[in-house]
Amino acid sequence: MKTFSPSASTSAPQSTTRTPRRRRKEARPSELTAAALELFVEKGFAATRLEDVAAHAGVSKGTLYLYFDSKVALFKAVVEEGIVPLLAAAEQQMASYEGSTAELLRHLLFDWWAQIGATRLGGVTKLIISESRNFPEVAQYYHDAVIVRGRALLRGVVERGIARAEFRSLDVETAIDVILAPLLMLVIWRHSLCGCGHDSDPETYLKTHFDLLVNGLIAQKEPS
Amino acid sequence: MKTFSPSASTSAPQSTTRTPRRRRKEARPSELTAAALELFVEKGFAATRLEDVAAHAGVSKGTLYLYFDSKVALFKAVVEEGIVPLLAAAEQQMASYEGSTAELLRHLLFDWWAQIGATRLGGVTKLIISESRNFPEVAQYYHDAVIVRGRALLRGVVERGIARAEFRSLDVETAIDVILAPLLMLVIWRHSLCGCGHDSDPETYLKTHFDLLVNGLIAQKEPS
DNA sequence: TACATTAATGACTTGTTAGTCATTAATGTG
DNA sequence: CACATTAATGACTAACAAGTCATTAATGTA
Repeated sequence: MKTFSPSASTSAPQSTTRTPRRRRKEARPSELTAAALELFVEKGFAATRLEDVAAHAGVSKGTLYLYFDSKVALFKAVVEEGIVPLLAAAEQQMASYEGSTAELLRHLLFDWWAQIGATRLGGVTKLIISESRNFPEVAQYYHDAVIVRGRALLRGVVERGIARAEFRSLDVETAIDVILAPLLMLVIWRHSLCGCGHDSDPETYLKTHFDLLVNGLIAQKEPS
Repeated sequence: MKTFSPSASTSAPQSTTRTPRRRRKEARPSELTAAALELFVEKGFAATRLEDVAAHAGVSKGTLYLYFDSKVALFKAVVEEGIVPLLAAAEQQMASYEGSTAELLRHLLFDWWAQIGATRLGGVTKLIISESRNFPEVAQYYHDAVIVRGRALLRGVVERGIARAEFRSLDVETAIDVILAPLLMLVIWRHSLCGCGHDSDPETYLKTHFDLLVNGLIAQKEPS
């Protein structure tokens, strides 16, 4: 009489769509991580119930635990599957880039927006910002797997710009912060829904910030 | 044998500091909101246990409920006491300001930093960003009491700048977003501790952004 | 078809915390 | 000092969710 959440049925347990239990060992993990991504982004890490994740993937909670040891392990799998490969691809792309550093930076930013910021994955960024303090293990993992690697990528760009005298010499870590801040705010605004503002088009906002950034970075501007 | 958290004592319940129960109707509410502010900022809204808030204020949980109807009511009281008066003061100050609009804006930003951003209250901002989606009632209250009013304040500044031809004509709401974003990121970084970056001095960061901002806002720059 | 294997299930255990309420004891007054 | 008032207490309830495990039933093979 308790421990129930499903939609409607109370009695008559056999008439309605008794799905006849399929065995699909291969497909389960990715179906579960897909469901988890959706719910983690929608509700946050702490507030997502694993029973709901399982239901979303069309299995029971027990099945989820067959494939993932814990909620944290499930989250790690989501990031591993969704974000890490994109980082790897970006590293590849950057290594072989030929054009100007400003163009390279523009590509990185807009690719980030297209592949992460504007997609569900952007919600993961917001989730980490919101909840990392309450889940040290999650924070540690994300820090090592994404933040360190992502900042290294940006560091490479900024250093390339300085080395080629396209950017003036500046504090690299601060530059990274300045580049990142508007991106992070963008996903935060998209996923906060506190109605705190920002109706405007994200791409316009991004472009505005990129232009501001480049004007602040290009050479021949005299130091303060 | 369960439902216990206190420090050490198991038996011998009378020897150790049996505080003899003081009645202080007047002092309780502010002591409780102070404790709540500290814990909400440290752990977040959902993760803060009211029993801990009560213990922090030197009372029992029952006493907390004597003064506040619910966790949400307690949070509202924290904001009402800590943030709303500052907003009111800023509105006063702005109404009677005589100098240039850029100076007015600089004052607003640095006062915000000194009174909110750099204090515990900055953590409330981060808390709202992080948890408003899971607590609609909290979000609604904060939106009406702080966000709308704070944005109106900024809107006044930007419009004043445009009216006096100190700023070029631009989209006011976007300008507000651009002004706010670095402030919000600053408190987010301070309260995220995911080690995501930003070792640098907040005031330097703020000044950098303010200068960038003003260069983007002043007149005589031709439109894109 | 009989059967071994193992994917899938969901009731259950365990732990947590918001919110309640009958009881206790400060405090001021006559 | 006796005693009415009410601030303070903390054990208790109710609800919810992570993680477990004995049971069930798909599926392939002999």
